[in-house]
Amino acid sequence: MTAPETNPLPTTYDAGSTESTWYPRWTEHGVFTADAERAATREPFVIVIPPPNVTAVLHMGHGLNNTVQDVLIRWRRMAGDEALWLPGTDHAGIATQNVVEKQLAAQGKTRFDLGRGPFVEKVAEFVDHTGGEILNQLKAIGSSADWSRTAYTFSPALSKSVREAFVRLHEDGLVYKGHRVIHWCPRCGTSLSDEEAEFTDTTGKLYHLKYTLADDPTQSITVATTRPETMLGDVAVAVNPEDERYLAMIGQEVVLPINGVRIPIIADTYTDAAFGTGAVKITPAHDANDFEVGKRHQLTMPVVIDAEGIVREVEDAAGRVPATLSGLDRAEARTAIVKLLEAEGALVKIEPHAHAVRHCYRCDTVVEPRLSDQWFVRMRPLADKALDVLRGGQLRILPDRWEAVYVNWLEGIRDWNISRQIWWGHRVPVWYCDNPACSQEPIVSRTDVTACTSCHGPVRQDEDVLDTWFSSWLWPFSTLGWPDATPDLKAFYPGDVLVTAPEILFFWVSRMVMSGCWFLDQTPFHTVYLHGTVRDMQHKKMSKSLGNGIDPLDVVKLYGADALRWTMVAGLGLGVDVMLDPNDLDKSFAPGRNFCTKLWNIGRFLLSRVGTEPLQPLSSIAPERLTAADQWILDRLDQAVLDCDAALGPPRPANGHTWTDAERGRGLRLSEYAEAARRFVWNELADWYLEALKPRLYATEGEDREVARTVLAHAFDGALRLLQPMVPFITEALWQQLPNTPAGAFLAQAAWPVARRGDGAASAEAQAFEYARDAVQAIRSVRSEYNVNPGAWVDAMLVAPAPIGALLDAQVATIGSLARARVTLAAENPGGASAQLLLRDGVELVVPLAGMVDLEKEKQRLQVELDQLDAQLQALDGRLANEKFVSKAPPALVEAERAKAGEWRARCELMRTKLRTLGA
RNA sequence: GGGUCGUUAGCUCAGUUGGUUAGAGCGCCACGUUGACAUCGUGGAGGUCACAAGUUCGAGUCUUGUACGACCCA
Repeated sequence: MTAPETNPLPTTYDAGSTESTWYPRWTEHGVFTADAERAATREPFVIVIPPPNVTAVLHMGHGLNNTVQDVLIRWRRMAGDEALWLPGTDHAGIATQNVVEKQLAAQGKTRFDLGRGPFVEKVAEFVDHTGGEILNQLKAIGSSADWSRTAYTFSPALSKSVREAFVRLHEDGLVYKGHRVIHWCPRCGTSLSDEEAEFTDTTGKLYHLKYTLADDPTQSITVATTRPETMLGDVAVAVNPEDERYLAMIGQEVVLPINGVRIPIIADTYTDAAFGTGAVKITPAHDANDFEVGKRHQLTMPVVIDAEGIVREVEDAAGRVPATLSGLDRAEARTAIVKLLEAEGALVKIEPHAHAVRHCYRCDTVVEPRLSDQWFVRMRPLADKALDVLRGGQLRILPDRWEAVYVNWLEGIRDWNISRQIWWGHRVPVWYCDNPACSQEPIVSRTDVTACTSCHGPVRQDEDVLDTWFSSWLWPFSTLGWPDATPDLKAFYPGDVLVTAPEILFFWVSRMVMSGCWFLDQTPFHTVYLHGTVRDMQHKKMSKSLGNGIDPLDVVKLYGADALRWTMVAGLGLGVDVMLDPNDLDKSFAPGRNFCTKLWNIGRFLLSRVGTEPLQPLSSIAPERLTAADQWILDRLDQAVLDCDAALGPPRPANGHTWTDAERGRGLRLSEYAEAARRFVWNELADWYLEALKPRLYATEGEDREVARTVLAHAFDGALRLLQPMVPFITEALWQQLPNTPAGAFLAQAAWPVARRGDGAASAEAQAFEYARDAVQAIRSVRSEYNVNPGAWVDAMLVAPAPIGALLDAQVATIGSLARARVTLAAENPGGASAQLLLRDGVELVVPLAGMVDLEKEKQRLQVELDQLDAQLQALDGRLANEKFVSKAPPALVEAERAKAGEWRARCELMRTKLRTLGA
C-alpha cells in the first residue's frame, strides 16, 4: 500500500546532532583516507593544507581557507579521483618560542635561565599538550582531510627532509655563510628574512645634522637622517659625484659631533642628490645600503648597537660611544643624542617625514639592521626554475593577476637568510672543529656528527636554527616521505591545487614551487588558488588584536557547520574578499542558515511524499510516461550539472601536465558553483517541480505516482550530490533517507552526477512546462495587482496559437492549481472588460475578474509596456537599417535581430489593438 | 618611488572571448500562514554599469586619461 510513511525527520534541522553523527561515521569507514595503491588506477587529486601554526586557534581565515580546500577535495572524491587532502601543522619557530617565553616571563624568567636543552624540552612539552588543537577544530567544520597522514614540520620524518634539503643545497653550492647587514629583531633576538621584516608606513622625523669640516671649522656639511642615534657609528659622509654643491668637499674630513671621530666625505652614486640635503651619513653596520657603500669604499664597520638594541661599543667601535650614552636603549639613545646634538649646535632642523619602517612580523618590534654572520641560500637558480614552470604553463595562479606579482618577485629575488638565533626549530646541520691545530672545514652532514672527521677531536654544532619556512617550503613532498622513495611520494607527488591567501605568496607558495622544481624537478601543484581575506564591514581585516574577529566555532554552534560553509562559498567570487559583520552574526550567516533550513524542509517534505518503498530506476521508465514537468526538471538537473562542472573545472590540465591558453583561467568559481546548485534545488526543484507535482504525489497509488516518485527522487538525489561538497552534513543526512540509497553507502563517496543529455538543452516536451510557468506567473501578477484574495479562485483564459495550445492543453490542471485559477484555453481573444497580458510566443492571458477590472489601470499598464517595447523596437529597427551593421555583424546575429524585430512589431500591434478595444 | 587591482541596485558581489530588455544574495515595499518551509511563499520597487575621450555597425566588456579606493613591492 502506498499511504505516506511517517516522516522520520525532525521538523527543524539539528546541525549539532547531524554533525556528531556523520563525521565519526565518515572517518570510521575511511572515507577520507587515500590509498597509494588505488592511485595507480585512478587519477590522484592532492591538496596539501597550508599548515597552521601548531599553537594556532581557529579563526575565520582558517575557516575560509579550509572550506575551500574541502569543497574541492570532496568534489574530486565524488568525481572518482583518489583524493588526498593532507593535513598537518607547522612548528612555527619564532611564534611558538615567543608563546613559551611569555609564559616564562610571567614567572620572571627568561629562556636563558633554563638553558637551551630544557627550554626546547619545555616548548616540545607545551606543543604536545596544547598544540594541534586547531586540527580538531577543522574537523568541526567538516574538513575531510586524511587524518591518518597528519604531518608536523618538526617531526623526525620531516626533520630528515629538512636536513636533506640543507645538505643537498650545500652540495649544489647554494648554501653559504655570509657576513652582512640583515634584519634583526631585538625583542626576539634573531635575524629575519626580507619577507619577515614587514613595512609599516609611519610618519617619522627627518633630522638634519651639521658635521663640521676638520680642517676648516667655518665650513660644514649637513646630512639628513631618520635615525640620528646611529651617528656614533658613522664612518663617512657620502655625496653624489654629480652633485656640484659638494664637489669641493669630496676627500676632506668632517668631525662627528659628540664623539669627535674624524670621517671622510666620499663620492658614491648611491646618494640621491634630491633627497634631504643630498648628503648622507654612512653607518655600514646599521644600514643595509650603507653596508654596500662601506664595502665599496673599504670602510670600517663599527657596531654601536648590540643584539638587544642597547647602544654601546660592540665591535670596532672603541672611542665612539661616550660613557653617558653607553647602556641606553636605542630609543632612549635617540632622545639623548638629539639633545646633545642640539647643545653642540649640530642639529639644524627636524622635519616631519613619511617613510616605511620595517617591523618584526611576529612581535611588531621595529627591526634593527645588524651586521652579522648568517646562513643564506643563493636563490637565483631556484627562482629561474620557478619562473620556467609558470611561463611554460605547468603552473597557473588564480586569479591570474597574481602571476605578474609572482614573476616580479622571482625576477628580483634576493638571497634568503635562513638562520635564526632562536632555539625552537631545526638546528643548522653544520659542525665545527675548534681544535686550532686542525684545518677541518665546517662539516655539513645529514647525520649528527660527534667527532671531527680530521682530528677526531670534539666538535660543536652550529648554534642557529633554520627559518621555519625552510621546513614549510618542503611541505608538498616532505609530508609524503621525501627523500625516501615511498609509495606515497610516487603516488601523490606532484599534487594538484594549492589553496591559500595572497599574503604568503612569497613566504611560502613561491618557495614551494622553487623547492619542488629543484629537488624533484616538478612543480608541486599545477594550480595556485588565492582566495580573499575575511574582513569586517569597515573592510578591516579580521584579527584578534583589532577585536573584530568571528570565532568559526561560535558560528558552528549557532547555525551549524554547513551554514558557515555555505555562507563563505556562496559569497566567494574568485579572489574576492569576504565581508562579515562580527556584530551581527544572524545577518552575516543568513545565506547559509536560510539555505540549510530551506534544504531541510525540501528534503523533509519530499522524502515524506516519496516514502520508503523501493523505487524503479529512472532508466526503466519509458520516455512517453514522463510528463512535461518531469522532462523539465530532468533537463534542469542536466543544466545544473553542466553549470557546476563549468564553474569548478577543469580539475587538471587536459593533457595531464600543461595548461592550454583556453583552460588556464577556467574553473574554481566557487560562488558560481554554489549559485548553480542553489538555483536548481530551490528555484527549480522546490519552487516549481515540487509544487507542480503535489497533485500526483497526493494520489494514493497508480503508475503515474510511481513515475513521479522516481523522477522526484532522482532529481533530489542529483541535487544532494551537487551540494555535498559545500554542505556535507545536511546532504548526507537527507541522502541516507532516500529509498534507493544502498545500506552502508555514503553520499560523501557517491558518484558525482553526469548530465543525461550531454548538451543540457531543453527538450521539446519540457517546453510545455515553460509555457505553463509563464502562465502561472502572469496570473499571479494579475491577482496581485488587483489584490485578489490569495485564497480565492479566479477564471483565466489562455489564448494561444494552435501548436502551443496543444502543448498547453495538458498543463491546464497544473496551471490552475499553481495559480488558483479555473483555466480555459481558446484560439481567439474574446475581448471585453478583462485584465490582459501578453506572454511569450503570442500567447495571451485573459483574466475577466468580473466587476473588478480597472480599465484605466489596464490602459496605463499597456501603454507603459507599449512605450517601452516601441522604443526598443525603434532602436532595433535603426540598427537593422544601418547598412554597416547588416554587412559587418555576423549573419546569424543579423538574422536573429530581424526575427526579434518581427516579433516585437507583432507584439506592439497586439498591444495597440488592445488599447483600442479598451477605448484609448 | 615602482607595480597590480578595483569602482555595476541601499549593502556585498556575479556578468567567460564586445552582440536580446545588465543578474544573485541580503536589505526595502505590498500581500499572505493554500495539507514542507514566516530562517518561508507570492508579487513588486530599485542601476545614465565612477567620470571623460577614443576604437567599433555595436562597449558594463577593448584603449587612453582623470578622480577615488584597496593591496603588493622598495
